Amino acid sequence: MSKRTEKTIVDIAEELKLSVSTVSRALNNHPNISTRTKEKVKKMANKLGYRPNAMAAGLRNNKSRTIGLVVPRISMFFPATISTVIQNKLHEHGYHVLICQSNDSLEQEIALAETLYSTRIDALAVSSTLYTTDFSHFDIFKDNNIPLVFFDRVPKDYKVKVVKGDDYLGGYTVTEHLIEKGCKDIVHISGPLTCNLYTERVAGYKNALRKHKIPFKKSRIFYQELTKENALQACEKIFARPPYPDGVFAANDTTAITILEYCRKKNLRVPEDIKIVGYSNDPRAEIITPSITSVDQFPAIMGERVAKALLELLQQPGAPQRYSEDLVPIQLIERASSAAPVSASKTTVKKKAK
Amino acid sequence: MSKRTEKTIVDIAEELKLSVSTVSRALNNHPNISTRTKEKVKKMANKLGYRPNAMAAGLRNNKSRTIGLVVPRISMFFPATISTVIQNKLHEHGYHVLICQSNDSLEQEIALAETLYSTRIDALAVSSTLYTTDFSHFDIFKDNNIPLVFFDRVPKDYKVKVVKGDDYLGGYTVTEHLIEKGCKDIVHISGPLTCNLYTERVAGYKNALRKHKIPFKKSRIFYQELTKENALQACEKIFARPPYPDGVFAANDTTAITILEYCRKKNLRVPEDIKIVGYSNDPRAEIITPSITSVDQFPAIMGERVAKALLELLQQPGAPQRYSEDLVPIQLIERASSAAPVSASKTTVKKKAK
DNA sequence: TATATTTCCGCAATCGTTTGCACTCATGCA
DNA sequence: TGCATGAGTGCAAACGATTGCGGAAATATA
Repeated sequence: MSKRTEKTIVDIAEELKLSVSTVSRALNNHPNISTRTKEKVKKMANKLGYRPNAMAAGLRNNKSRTIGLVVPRISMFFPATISTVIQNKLHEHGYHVLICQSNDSLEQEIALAETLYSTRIDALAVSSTLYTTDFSHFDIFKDNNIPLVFFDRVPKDYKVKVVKGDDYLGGYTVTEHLIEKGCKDIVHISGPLTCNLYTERVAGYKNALRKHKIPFKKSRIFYQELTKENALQACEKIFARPPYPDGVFAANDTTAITILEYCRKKNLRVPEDIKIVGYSNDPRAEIITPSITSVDQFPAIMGERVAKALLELLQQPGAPQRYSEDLVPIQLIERASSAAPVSASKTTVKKKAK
Repeated sequence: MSKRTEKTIVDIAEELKLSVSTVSRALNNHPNISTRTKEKVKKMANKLGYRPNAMAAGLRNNKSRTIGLVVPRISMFFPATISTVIQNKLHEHGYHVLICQSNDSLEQEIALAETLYSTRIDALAVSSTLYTTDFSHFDIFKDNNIPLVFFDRVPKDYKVKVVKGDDYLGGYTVTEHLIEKGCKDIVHISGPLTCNLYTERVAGYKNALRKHKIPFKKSRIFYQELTKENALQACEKIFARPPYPDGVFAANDTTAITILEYCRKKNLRVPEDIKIVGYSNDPRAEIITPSITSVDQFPAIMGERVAKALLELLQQPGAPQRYSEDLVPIQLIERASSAAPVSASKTTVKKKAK
């Protein structure tokens, strides 16, 4: 019974004694249809409560007006913000967005690629798993010339459009910032090197050290998934015995926050005894006391650019997809956790924290 | 040319000298097909790189295996967490999720309902706009017996499944908590009353006051969209002149945080001079100093229940949809911002804040 | 051997739209 | 009056899968 209430263009055609083609064309504002007919058709469509069936149209046109979005998870600040922007932007252009989470599981990511292909999405944007080094499960899209763009966690040597933050510069900037604030022994908590963006931050970290003639020590760098638990474990090692580092560059803010709290508990003063810098400028970084210096990656801008890239590719079907890199700028947001050592520190910090 | 690489079941059938029906059935594990044939078909499907076309199947079956999700925005902690859970859970059952944002605009919500219907989603979950009081734009779904469940921001008197937090209890609990901690003049910053959940929290607030014989004052309650800007404006009014309140019940944590920071700037001590409680248990509430007492609404549980409700409805097609309310419990998370006034307050607070 | 039963498979219609092509009218012009 | 023109419309074939029904082959039963 719910079946029979679904009106189709056939119903409209019968009601109006017109052919379905005319109705279809009228609804799509085809130029060959007279204004009078168009009006009649649209009025009747309204009257009957007609709703187009996107699947039927999609089948015929071989396009779904839906684009896929694969992110590790949408509950994290950074991907969530990007997803928001992408979704809103594409919606403005009449596209739906299927947001999917890989939960940082390569297996899930592969399955997702497969099923998203089945829905015949018109384009795909993905920020990959931490552990994706082989991207061949996305080949189907490339081979069939379906627009594909990667962002944030992007592949190397894979012929696609890429939108990413300037991670090398980020790593360099943070490290140099800590050095300029007086740090001489800087720990870096990095994500796993399977993810290129961490490789680049590490490169930035190392180069900044080198430039300032600070020796790089293997024992001062950690590669791990950037969870709270892992951060705590790293802390246990770092602070097992002196000498303690005087600076920490954490590759995300969750890690930075965890370390800050750990230091607090250990009665290490931040920033007097040890300075901490995070990454991504999570809202929590600004709020905690002392507030944490972090790197803004401008997720909104990144989202805009991803959406723009997708739309451009959608407008030139058949255009060969090749590697091209769109670098989104970063900006160091200086806060209390890495402030210079002043005597009247306590109040100064408070003020800056504001 | 990308067209011609798209293999269909027809290709498989030709290759194997079988009929398309057999191929279709084989791929769908129909019992009437011999195991041998099924294996042959699947092998060939693999060999040809066949990928099912979900749109074609959907058109024929009149189902898309896609469910719609409409939330105000996915970048906010609470809806983001719920969306994550719903998406993951439904994906386990082979459903895609179209996540859409209304951006708290009724107009966008209405448009969304329309276009989501066009894609023939199999079910719809929505957390409505702050300003949605008329829900008739969702009638199409009800009329066509498409599973519809609301969560968090839910309608009243609209015959659908509803999953919501216990907002009355939340409002009551927070207020009573503040009273028990010694507050006698409690401000409540509420969301707009067009949204039922705020109405209920207000009711809880009022009833707690009444029970404890504290007079309710109209001047002590604010109805506004719960943004940072609005919170600041409210502060300006509240602290324009004494007497200052000794307790604030903010209906979200963004507001609570803003007020806390405002008080800090005004040199009002929290919790000694004024106690603050937020709502939703945003991650920031735990991290700020002093940490903010808040109400956990268990978004993960809510997400689970929404997903469960959707799946149940999907499994009994044609079942009449009627109002039914699933109340997710809430829990007050006591933190430093509302701690009892102790003499050695400073250290106590720190400890609790941990 | 003849008949009844399974088992397995094919035919063809169907889902709702879109679109190339052909066709019918008016109308304009010579 | 005859003919080209062009605007407006209709026919029918797709798009790729599913499925009720009927039938052939293989097997069991008498």
